[in-house]
Amino acid sequence: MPKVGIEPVRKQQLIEATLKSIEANGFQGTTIVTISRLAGMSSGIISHYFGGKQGVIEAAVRHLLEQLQQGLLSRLNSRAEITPLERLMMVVETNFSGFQQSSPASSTWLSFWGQAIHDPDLARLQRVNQRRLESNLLYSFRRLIPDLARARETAGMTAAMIDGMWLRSTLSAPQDRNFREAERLCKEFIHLQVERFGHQSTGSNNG
Amino acid sequence: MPKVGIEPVRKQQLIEATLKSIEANGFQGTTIVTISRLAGMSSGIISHYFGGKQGVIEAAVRHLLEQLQQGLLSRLNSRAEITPLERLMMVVETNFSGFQQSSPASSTWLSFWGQAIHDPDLARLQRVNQRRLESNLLYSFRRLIPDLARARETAGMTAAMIDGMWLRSTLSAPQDRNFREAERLCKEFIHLQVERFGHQSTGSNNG
Amino acid sequence: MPKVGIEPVRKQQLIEATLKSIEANGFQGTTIVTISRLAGMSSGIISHYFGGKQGVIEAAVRHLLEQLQQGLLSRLNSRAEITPLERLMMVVETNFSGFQQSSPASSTWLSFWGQAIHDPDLARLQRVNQRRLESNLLYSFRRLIPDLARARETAGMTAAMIDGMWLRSTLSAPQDRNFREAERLCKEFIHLQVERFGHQSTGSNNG
Amino acid sequence: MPKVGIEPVRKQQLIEATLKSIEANGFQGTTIVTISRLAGMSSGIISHYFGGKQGVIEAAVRHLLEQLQQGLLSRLNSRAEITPLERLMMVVETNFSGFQQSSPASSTWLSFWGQAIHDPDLARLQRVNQRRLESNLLYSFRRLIPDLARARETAGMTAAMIDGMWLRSTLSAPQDRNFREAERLCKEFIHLQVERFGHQSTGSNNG
DNA sequence: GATGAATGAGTGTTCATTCAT
DNA sequence: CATGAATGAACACTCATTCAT
Repeated sequence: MPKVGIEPVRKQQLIEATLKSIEANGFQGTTIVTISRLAGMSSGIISHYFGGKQGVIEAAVRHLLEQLQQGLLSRLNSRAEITPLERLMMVVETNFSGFQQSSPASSTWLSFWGQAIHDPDLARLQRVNQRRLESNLLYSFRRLIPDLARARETAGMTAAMIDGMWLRSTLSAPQDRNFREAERLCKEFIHLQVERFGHQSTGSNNG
Repeated sequence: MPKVGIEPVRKQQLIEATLKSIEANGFQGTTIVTISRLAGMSSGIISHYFGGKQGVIEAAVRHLLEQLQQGLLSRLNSRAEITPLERLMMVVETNFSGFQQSSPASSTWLSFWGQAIHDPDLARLQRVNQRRLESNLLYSFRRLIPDLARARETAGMTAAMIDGMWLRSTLSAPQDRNFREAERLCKEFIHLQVERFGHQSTGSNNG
Repeated sequence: MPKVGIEPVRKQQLIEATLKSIEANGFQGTTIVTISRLAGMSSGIISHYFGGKQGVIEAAVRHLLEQLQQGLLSRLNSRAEITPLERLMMVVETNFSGFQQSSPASSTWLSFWGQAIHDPDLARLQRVNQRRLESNLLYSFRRLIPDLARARETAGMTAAMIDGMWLRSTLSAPQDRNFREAERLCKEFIHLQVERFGHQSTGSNNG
Repeated sequence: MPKVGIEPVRKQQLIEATLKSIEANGFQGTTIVTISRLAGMSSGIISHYFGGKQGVIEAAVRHLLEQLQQGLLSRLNSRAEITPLERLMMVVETNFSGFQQSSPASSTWLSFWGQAIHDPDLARLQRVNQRRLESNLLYSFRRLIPDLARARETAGMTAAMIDGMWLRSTLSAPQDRNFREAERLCKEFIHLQVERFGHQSTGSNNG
């Protein structure tokens, strides 16, 4: 039994090579050869570890989704006490930081989404991700906005604004500056909504 | 002159066949054969008229973008006098109506966007579209919100929310109901912003 | 519409190239490339005309079976009046002549049979061929041997002897001399059976 | 000496696994992995013991041929005194029993034969087997049929009928009933020939 | 000895493009 | 002009073989 425990390492290397290849060559331009070459391995290794091209791609998506979730969890654990508003800020930051840090991910996400439409497995992963964001937002908004229907609406609007900001930033010019501005606007939207519909809201508040 | 002017007709038929094929078979499943068969023509005609597969796809995107613009123009021309707020509603309606009417377009857009990242020609078209939406929104918001910076921010937020709502609706379950709810929330957001930052705004305004 | 009527010609050329390739390289060694190269065409042409490798192989088998049947028919039509015994000789001659004339076929048949075991489509064709031979033999034997059960048995024995002789000749050394000797022994067997069990049989007959 | 003598055991297990795999997956579907997995060993062991896939397959053929020979020997040894006619019956029984008992062998043989045409090593084994059967038959027929040429002819016919019957039974429907009927007809053929050309033959002999 | 992870040449198939008709 | 037959490079995937352990 040679090289015990090397399997997870190589799988991880292949997943990263997959993300790099999609970043560099796009979804259509990503082949088993481009992935394996980036990983410095043979082409057969992908079928060996992931059963096929589809397998490694799904694993890569799952990896991105897990990274996103872990990013939020580590933020939440970084502080002892967190107000609902702080928590909302962290959700926003997580969703944008993921793309600032590992810039490849930015366009990769969009490639995945484009693919998800006609690929049921990817679509399922995508829907899980959507529901998770919305439920994360709603959890905090319910503590800030007494009217449940309004809290729901706001959660939906915020989720849309996060995705829309991210989408427009990615498509127009995926630069760091754009993402930071996008993050700022999302946070501002949340503040505006909480001021307007939150518990102690007295109405006007020129933030 | 028996065949004069037949070229634009055939090109249009091929563009429509391209959209139909992407709707039916997805981006990856769309080939020169699926397009030409849907158009009832030979496969060679695509290279003949559009130079290749890439060409007909770009033409199809251009067609979708023009449809979007024409949709807004015809709405604006339908009424003699239009307030800035009404105009904003029309912009929102236009962006969602395009997808309600011809449902195929919904997922087709996303396919194009996914493709656009690594296709400079598509990306350029996409950026033109983005700027047009934002500038359309800003044109109206400037007439409603005196603070220019605030008007810009609001235009950006609105554009993001439109795209984000559309994106989430398309990915989760492209049903008519979702799109109508998405449209409603976008309009609500605009109302909230105008109430908050508009000319006559005295600050608080409880719905 | 270029080159009208060229399709059947090219299909026939590909079928012959398939038989040549199986003769030369065996069943396992026959690939789309070996076939198309022998036919002087591109590799894609096989999928174009036959849907795939499986398709061209089945077409080749069908071609061999048809050749066999046509061989018998042309022999039967070559004479105005044919006695049942003459007809039996013709059946035997047909089954051996096919392999003398186009020597490649000899080992090709065996390759097909080996393949037929795990390929339902080939197996079906093979069974049709078997039944045809046996029914051809029985048709004549019934006119020569009054006892129906005996006629059936003899038809079965003759079919087995034809196949067995052919099989052993092919495997041992596919030379013309072997096939002619095999043919002679099959004919002799028929004569012996008819002498023994035929209508006017008085018993001994040193043919 | 803990591992001395383990090699022949493992080789035998691999040979049996090879036969099982061919029975289950066909010749084409049999790979080094299917064989080694059935044997509960690693894939590398086959190259280790047999030099490669080709090696284990040849060993499997040799095993089948030896089984056939051993089958006849054990039958011959089961009785003290055996008449030439009894011996012929035993030869027939041996050739069919091998396939009734271990039904897998039936289709496996044909796969081997199909392969043998383009594999010199397999072909040589096959020819040895053929000659052995014919010589076995001739040995007995010479004691029953005084005319040597006639005895030779009859041996050849019998060998062909055995192979032909087996071939047709295997291809049409490898059921036990078919093999028993095939065996019966071969025996009947021998009786007919001996009656007709045997020592005491006075010519006619109505069953 | 024995393993099985890794390789990479080879497979059947797809499909954008070309071009003789 | 328009066709669609033909091409052949590119694809995902298979699998006998190798070799470090």
